[in-house]
Amino acid sequence: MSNMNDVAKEAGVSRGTVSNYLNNRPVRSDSKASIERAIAKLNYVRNTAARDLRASKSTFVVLIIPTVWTPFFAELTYWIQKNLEGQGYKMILCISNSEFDHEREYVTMAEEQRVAGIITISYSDLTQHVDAEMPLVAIEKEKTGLFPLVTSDNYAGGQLAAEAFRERDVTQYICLGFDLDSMGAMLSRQTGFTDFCNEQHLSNKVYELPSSKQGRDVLKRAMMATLQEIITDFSDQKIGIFAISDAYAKMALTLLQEMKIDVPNKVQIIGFDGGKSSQNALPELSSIRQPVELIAQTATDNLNQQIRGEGKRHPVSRDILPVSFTEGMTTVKTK
Amino acid sequence: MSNMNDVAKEAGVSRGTVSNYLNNRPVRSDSKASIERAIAKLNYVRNTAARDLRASKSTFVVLIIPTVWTPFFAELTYWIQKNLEGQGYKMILCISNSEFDHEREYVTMAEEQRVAGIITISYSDLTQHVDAEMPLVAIEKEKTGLFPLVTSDNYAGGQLAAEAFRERDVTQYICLGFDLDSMGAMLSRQTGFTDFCNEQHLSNKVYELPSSKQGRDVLKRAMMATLQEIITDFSDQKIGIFAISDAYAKMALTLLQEMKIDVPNKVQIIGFDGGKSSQNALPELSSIRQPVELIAQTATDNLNQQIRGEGKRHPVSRDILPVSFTEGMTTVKTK
DNA sequence: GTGAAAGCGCTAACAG
DNA sequence: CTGTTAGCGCTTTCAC
Repeated sequence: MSNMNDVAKEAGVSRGTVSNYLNNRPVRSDSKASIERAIAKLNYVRNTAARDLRASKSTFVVLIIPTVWTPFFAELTYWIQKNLEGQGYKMILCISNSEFDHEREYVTMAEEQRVAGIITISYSDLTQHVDAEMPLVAIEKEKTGLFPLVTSDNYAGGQLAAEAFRERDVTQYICLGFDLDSMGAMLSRQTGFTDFCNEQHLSNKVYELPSSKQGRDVLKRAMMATLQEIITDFSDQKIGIFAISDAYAKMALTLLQEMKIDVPNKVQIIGFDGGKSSQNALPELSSIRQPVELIAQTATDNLNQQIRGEGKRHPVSRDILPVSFTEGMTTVKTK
Repeated sequence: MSNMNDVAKEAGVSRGTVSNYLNNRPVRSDSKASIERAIAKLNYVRNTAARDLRASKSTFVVLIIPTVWTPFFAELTYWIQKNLEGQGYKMILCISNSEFDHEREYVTMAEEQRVAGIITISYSDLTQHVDAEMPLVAIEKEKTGLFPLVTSDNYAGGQLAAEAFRERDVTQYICLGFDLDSMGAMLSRQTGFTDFCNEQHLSNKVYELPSSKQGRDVLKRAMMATLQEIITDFSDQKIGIFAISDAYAKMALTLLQEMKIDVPNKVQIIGFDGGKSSQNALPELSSIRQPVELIAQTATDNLNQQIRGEGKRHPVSRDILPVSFTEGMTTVKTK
């Protein structure tokens, strides 16, 4: 593979001139012509790795994400990639499975590679292990306070769900879910929901389910038992189930349909997570939708500013983005 | 950020010795000790970008994929990432939306970055624009014959679906779908299905739907109309619908349920695509499952061999991987 | 074993 | 405008 020296020689000019040409700096038109000829002849393509080394900069950003299999993370990955690309970065995708050791290895890799920055979605205190000089933004959780955080307003989302149920004449409020992986966020959702219920004196109850890590069958069985309990205990009520994630919501819906329960007239369901891909799948769940695109944009913008040296630290930013309620087929229409 | 010179100076040895130490080459134990002290003191981390430039190699692989939002692509992305990581590569994720210009830009980027190799899932003839020296493997489609191809056996998948229906006493065979994006693969599925039916003298009919690019509502309406037509035309038959993708299958299922059609007793459905995440979502579709993990592994192994210079070109390999039928809730159980 | 020197491919500073 | 030079941070001979 030919390099700048070959081009310079072939064109009969010096390497510096070729460099100038490639970087759109003024070059006499005859040298320009011969350089172009040489490039075409030799099939030259510039080596950006060398360029970046020389400039001591990098155009890589590392994204560390638990998984890419769920709608929310898939969509988030998509938008982050698109934004970074728009800003001139290339994205190195690192899938952690939420394993701490794995996450740490990725951080090491990022530092060894001298990447421009890191975006993490980690539920452990990963950021403690990151050099303070490294531009980084955390999504969903960041406890150390050392790095900027972007998250959606999980608490408000819980409230919103409860409020939506109240407008739909629900008499028994249920919160369903639990997930160790992202405890903080999940807990906020739950608290938002129950706080609203309690403030408004609405009868509510929380049911915890096993972590999805224990396998689908365990979860499914537990969910089934829970639903049956709910149905019999509150047989004379209009039930509203707020599931802590769309995955739970969808599973609950399917099981209720198998049980021949009338959704949404007897039981209404609201999920949490969103992202268009879960929306696309029929039947459409009513759900609290996170502003995925906005999360991605906020995160990438912030990161870009850090890289550019425009600070954005001190005080470290905490962006809490608004969620919204999207009406699907699992809640009744309000007049 | 400190470099090897700083470490050498601090440790009172030469740069070469530090390099030897870092690469596990024999070093006298007292220099070793002082180097370690220096590294710790200066917080030194090696710069792999510089290392790779010097060695004229790269540890990056580019993955160009249409999207990451569907179960199949999400799972594929996951496994490719994991395999590449296991082989010591970092993966640059490029999401093309199946846009040709976009794909080409990614290829240029890859060549400028001097990446070790490229994995593409492209439905245009992208590979014509790739330097023949660049290690590359195509997934699903590669027409030029210049680069290795890994794909699942779409034709056999169609046959398999028809065969499954026959075992389940279906009397009217329907093939549902159409997608410009991945025409080749989709067509093979359809042909496999209809060929089997025709060979076995089974009454069959193909319905084409608008591309999903035209939006969900258009598709949904068309699907609804088609299903109604099918139901009335074949009201006295046991119908088997083979949908060309799980997305179509799921949509068909939902609509049929809305229409109060008995699935699977009146109408049975088999989808195509697979990947555990679509399996995870209840209700479970009966489906032709692609060996996603195997596709990923075959592709990454092949790429790795190319990079290592073990050829694997001439003749260029064509790996056609076996699909399988997975029983879900949308077909009747056989005795 | 270790130091000195050359060089991966490029950019930037500076004379001319 | 262009050639020369130095050097990004590392590895790799090759003497000693």
